[in-house]
Amino acid sequence: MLLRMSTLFVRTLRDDPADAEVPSHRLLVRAGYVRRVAPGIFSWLPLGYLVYRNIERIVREEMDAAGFQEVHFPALLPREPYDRSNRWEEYGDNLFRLKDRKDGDYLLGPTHEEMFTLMVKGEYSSYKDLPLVIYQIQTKYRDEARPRAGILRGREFVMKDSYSFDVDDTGLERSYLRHRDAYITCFDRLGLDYVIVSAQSGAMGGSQSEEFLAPTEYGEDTYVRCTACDYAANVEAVVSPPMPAQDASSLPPAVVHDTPDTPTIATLVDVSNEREDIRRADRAWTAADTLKNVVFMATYPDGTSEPLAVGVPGDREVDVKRIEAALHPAVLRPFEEGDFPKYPALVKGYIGPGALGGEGNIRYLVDPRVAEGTAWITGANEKGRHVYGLVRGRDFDVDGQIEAVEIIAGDPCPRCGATVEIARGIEIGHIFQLGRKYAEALGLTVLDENGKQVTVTMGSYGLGVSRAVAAIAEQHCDDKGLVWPREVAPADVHIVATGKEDAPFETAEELARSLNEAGVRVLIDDRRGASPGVKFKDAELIGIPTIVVVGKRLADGVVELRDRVTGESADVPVSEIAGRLIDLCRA
RNA sequence: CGGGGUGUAGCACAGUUGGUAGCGCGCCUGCUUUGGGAGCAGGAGGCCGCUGGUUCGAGUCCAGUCACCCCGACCA
Repeated sequence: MLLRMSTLFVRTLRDDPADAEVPSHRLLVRAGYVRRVAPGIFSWLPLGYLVYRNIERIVREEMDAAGFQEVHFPALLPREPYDRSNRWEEYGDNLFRLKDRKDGDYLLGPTHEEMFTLMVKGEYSSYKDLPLVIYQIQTKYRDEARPRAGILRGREFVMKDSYSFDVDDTGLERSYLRHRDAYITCFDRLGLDYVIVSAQSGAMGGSQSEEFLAPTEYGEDTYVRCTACDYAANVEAVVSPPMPAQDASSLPPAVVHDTPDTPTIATLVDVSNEREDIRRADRAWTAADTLKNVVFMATYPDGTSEPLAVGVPGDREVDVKRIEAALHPAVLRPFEEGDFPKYPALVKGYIGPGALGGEGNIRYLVDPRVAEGTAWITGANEKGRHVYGLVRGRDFDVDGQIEAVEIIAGDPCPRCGATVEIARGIEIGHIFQLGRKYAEALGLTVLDENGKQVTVTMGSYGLGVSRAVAAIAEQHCDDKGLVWPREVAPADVHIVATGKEDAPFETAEELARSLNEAGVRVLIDDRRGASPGVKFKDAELIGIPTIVVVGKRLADGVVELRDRVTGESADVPVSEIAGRLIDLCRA
């Protein structure tokens, strides 16, 4: 491959685009790799498409090497299969829906579980045919409420999605691990730094699920990692270490105080410390002494709903996503003003355990931090009144424990007890054991060795191909521009010819030709009019890993070999440069 | 969906009390220049997001509307 800057369809930008915030987006636009067409929808220019195709090729090679077989579905799909899995409804506004001329409903596939399931159903009917893994590399469509960060989160994107089909759980486990290994090989080859975190499988159902996250401050997934051991998990999946029950036998009895105008934790703490009759002798009250009770309306899949109260220490925030993960498939919404009249026991701002838990009352769950035997300041269920020293187990009971607080840096690691930190990452892969949800909905069964119909169990494995372009860019860039790992780079070598004489251009051309013949991918900057500064800046922005400058040093018989990653440069005799580069690119 | 912001040339931006639309980069022509985004001269390029209003006159003021960006909610 031999590209020429003189004719390459690219225009680099000197200024940062105003609408690009994250580095990958900014640089991919500036270096002329992609252009925005509509929110979350991008076009690929030649340089960008070269990188995209390299990544796609690597992914395909690794999937094939793992023994998975490639198929291809349409992106434009009929409604019917999605009705059967109920996802025509479940997917909500995120689904791109359209009508054909006969007013039939169609959609642009956001993911293809249904289609894969039906394809296997159409072909196979015996346990002898399994296990099977098939995959595709396909454009997906999701009408995201807010696309962002360039191609990191678009409404149109390319994903490699595979699906495994097994007769039993052992087989599913095996297929899952095959994918896990294949993803590890694949992401290593792509030059991505990543962590594998355990994750909730969310609305997809299923049990085991892990995400591959590429750590970067601009990632949109928050995860937790231990500062001591190698524990890492999605925040939804973090479990708090068990809190031992406290001995409450020596604690004073609970007292109710009038605490007017203290509807928030902050005002409650302030008032408690100001008042002579409430103030503590040994230390000041803090938010951590208070028990905050937050009420939600939980709706279950059968359509019924009920209020649900969650208790957390007052110095902590509740994390609705973690609660939902624990209550799946129920969904929560905050209690609204209009809900209060229906539950007169609940006094807004002064809700306490007295009105919660137990028979006939509102279901009451507490975070593990509200341990058995601990004492709290909390609402007395009357406007302007709080109760002090209310002890769990002595003065109130709960209906259960739930992971409810927002995990913050410094919380204990569930594995080793050291502290965790919060980090951000880009979800580049997600593998999970789906189970039988789709097979059941769509009737995918096979005959087992006893001639009995058994429902097939499935796994689903996604890898963002277009997103990987941005994730790699995010992890491989500096203040000058992009710095691609060799295998995904648009070329191996960027030859820059400078000067007004013909000699450097002729030498550069000759070098480009011989490299090209040797299978080295070359981009040559053969522009006669452009000044050396422009060419150097462009080379650094475009980010091909090796840069060769053929210029004024040619008079001494040498060219300059620059490493884009380290920034180091070395003079190399013209006679040796081709050999050096060929070795470098084959290494 | 809530909060904030922005719409003026391909890109990045300025535009005062309302008075014929500007700068830089990029692009075209010529000359000079050639190791870190060159210089000079001459050019091309605009539905000032859209609609309505006020006014002799609107990029500018008023009302409405649309779009886009950022933060949050949401996100198999």
